[in-house]
Amino acid sequence: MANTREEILGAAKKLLWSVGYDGMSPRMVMRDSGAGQGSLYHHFSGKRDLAETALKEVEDEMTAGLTKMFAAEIPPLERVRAFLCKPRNGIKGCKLGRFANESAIDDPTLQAPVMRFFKACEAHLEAALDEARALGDLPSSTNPNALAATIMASIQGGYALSRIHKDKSYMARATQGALDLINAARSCAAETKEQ
Amino acid sequence: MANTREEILGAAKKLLWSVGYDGMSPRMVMRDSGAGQGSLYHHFSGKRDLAETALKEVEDEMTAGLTKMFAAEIPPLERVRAFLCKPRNGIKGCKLGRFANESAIDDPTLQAPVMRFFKACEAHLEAALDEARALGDLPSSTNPNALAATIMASIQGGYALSRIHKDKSYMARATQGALDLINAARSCAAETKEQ
DNA sequence: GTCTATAGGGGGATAGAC
DNA sequence: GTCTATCCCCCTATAGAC
Repeated sequence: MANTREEILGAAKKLLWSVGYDGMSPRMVMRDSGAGQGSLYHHFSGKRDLAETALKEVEDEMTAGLTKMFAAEIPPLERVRAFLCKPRNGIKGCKLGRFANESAIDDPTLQAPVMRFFKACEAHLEAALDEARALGDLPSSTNPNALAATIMASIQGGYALSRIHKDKSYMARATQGALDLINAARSCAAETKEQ
Repeated sequence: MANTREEILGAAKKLLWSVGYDGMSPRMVMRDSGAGQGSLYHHFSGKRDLAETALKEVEDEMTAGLTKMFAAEIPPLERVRAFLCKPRNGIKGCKLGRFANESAIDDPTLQAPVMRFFKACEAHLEAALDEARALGDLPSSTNPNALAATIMASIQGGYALSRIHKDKSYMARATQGALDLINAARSCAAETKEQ
């Protein structure tokens, strides 16, 4: 089959999400994809190469979603809100964030796609926050760099807490609490603007 | 030696922190503790039992620190600030939070100590935030439950981001951004109080 | 309490046939 | 491209001597 390679990659992506890099074995990939050992090692040089290719695809898929969400036409604070409140399954965990505590993060080749995606998110957030501040939608004392990190952390922490407690509501509360604070800051800035 | 058991536990605690449950093997524990296989399996029924005992000790150590930090004499918002800004090595990661994406979190016995510690943190935070709101140090619209989740998430997310980027400044920025927002909310509440 | 020997199973990969 | 056979090593124990 010409699409054997894709079957293998698809299985690898699912496994990387559910059990991670250390937890994924070539055997599991063969079982889930239906491909044999010969095919796997024909299309990829090994587990590492397979994971690298899979992670790059995941990075591309997730980055594609970002560009739409942070379109310049949308008001800056609305972009931040949309990102923060995007539906996320806290219990399944983050497809890329889950590698934070795996051996893969110490391998520059596997770390790169993960790092790039997070950097891209932060850059979008920081730019939007900076714009919002310039428009007077946030207090002039706002630090867009730190706030972008806090927003990213609220989401990643939301995943962690949801998984630890096996309770998806943690993700909703963590992001809602962050949004509440941002809205409070916005109200404050609005009052100052009126004066 | 009478303290062989303690040596084994000490090595296990370090390994659980650095490589996690799945990454830790009885062999590594033997190597790092200097104990032999006979000793390990004499004192513990196996890897799982060893990890359970070690995790309970870590839970106790970390919970002990909490009680001092959240003493009732300290002003509520100051307790929150102290918890948020406590020095943390983002790159080493959280001793308990690192299990969010490991198989151990699906084992109720190993999950329990992790979950208990996080519940304890949240309870302390939520109580402090509730007090602060009652004192007028936070806007009456504040939701202590969601905000407590956001604070916990900022810290856990700070660990994740620091590890992903191999840059400890992420932890500092994530927690600083959260503190900034809380301080902004406090200022807002203070103005309302004056009027 | 601690030691060494042994064991079944999986991980990750290579070799060579088809 | 795909298959099967084979390899070495580590994982997690268990057994029984000392």
